[in-house]
Amino acid sequence: MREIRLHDTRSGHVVPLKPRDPGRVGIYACGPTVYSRIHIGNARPYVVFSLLKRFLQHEGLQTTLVANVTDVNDKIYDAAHEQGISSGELACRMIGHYTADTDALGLGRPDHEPLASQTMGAIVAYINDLIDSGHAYASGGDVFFRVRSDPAYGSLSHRRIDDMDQGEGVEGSERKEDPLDFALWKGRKEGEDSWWDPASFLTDVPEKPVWAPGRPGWHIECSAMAESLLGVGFDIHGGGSDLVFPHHENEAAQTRCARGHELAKIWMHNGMIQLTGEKMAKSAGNIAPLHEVVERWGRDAVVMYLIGGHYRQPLAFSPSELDDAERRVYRIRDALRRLRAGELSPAEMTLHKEAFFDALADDFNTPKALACLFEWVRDANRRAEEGDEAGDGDLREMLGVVGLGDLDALGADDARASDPEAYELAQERERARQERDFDRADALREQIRARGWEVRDGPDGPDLIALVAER
RNA sequence: GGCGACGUGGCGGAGUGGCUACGCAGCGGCCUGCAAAGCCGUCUACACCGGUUCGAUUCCGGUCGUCGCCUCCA
Repeated sequence: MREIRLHDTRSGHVVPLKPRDPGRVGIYACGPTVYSRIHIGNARPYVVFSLLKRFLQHEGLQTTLVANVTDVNDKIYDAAHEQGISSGELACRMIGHYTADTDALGLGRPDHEPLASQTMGAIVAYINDLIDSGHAYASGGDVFFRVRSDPAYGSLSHRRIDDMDQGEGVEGSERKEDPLDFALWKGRKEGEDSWWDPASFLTDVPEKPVWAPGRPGWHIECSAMAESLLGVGFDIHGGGSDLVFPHHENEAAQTRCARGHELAKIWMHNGMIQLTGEKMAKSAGNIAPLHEVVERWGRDAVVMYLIGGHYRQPLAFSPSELDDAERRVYRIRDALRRLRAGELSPAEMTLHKEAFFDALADDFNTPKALACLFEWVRDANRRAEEGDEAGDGDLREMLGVVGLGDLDALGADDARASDPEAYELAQERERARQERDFDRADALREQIRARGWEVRDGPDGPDLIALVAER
């Protein structure tokens, strides 16, 4: 079996994946905060970790993927207030969109998709544990984490406490012992329409909690959701690189202090999608909504686009990049029609496939793997040219792991059935060709093209291939 | 200002101390009635300046530039 190596943000190195439980891997990937529809940037971690799971399973590791949904958060209160609806309703609506938008990627669902609002008991208990162990304190109805009580604080994001901005002027700062402390719990404020009472969850605690009804902070939600489903010390914790600090730093600190263990062994972070050189962010208003991108280019092109760059690097976004991805998909589908479906590939071509999986094992290098896949394709095309059609087994195996296993061979949807008129025109054109009436044949080809089909004359007569949509 | 990352050919994007990444686009050729697709070839690539080295795009130092984070943005 291959040694699988992944980049770990904490150590700063590519390290071997050594599962906590032999043969089993647990992944927790931070999902979206549901206050609006997600954009292509939000789709990146979803795709990266879904595909990583596929690869690990291909390598014989039983893999559990948890992708949470943050449905209790300041941004949701704000956005709901603006829209004049309740925060619960907004979150519910956006969860529906999120599910539909990611379903459209055709990669299946994560194994678990916990909601903060449904993990409240674990969250409250967690906070209580942190108070009991002296790492947190209640103040004015809020609860804060005592950052300086964790000697390892900053070790994930490689920051020294004393270098940090002191958070002056931030809401709640007058209730903090130290400006660095962050909220584990926020007492309900005027206008907030959903809240929870900690006392209702701490029924076995003798005294009433000294903190007020309200809602949890973002970081503790994730610590609690991750631990409830994967336990502490699970294998991979992932998310966007913009979450390294403070979100993941704080998650790590909470778990370390409450449990005496690291939350995760490897911290993986994906780079940002960039629009015109800048990070795509809702706050910047430079968004490409996922559902629009998928609708325009199709999920195949979107997945191809995302695996075209290494997950850790920033990736440029523009319509022409998606067009480019669409052409790559087209090349593969074109190759597929020259292959024998469902048959094993020649042994001499296996080295490309091995290189493909080796690239994935080396810090999930999808662009390098893709290069290997295209070398396989060229090799196969070369053979087809010599009349030696290869089996598609290797190619299907590679495609399956990167979420493109369902690609159809080009021309598979027979024009004869889907567009009989185009088929008729093609027959007519072939007769004209036989009569060497090439002007007429060319005119007919234009007519067929106008119907969305490309005519390819081969040794066995013409084929009709659906055109890539013109833009 | 602090921390981190990065600057590769028209575009995207891997990688390496000396050997074609790969894809898209362009150009030439083979094939074709002409095309398309495919195949073959091709296109002044490694920000700049020093250093280490037989040799650096790859290592080290500096300069310039870009990006991310710095309390809740994937």
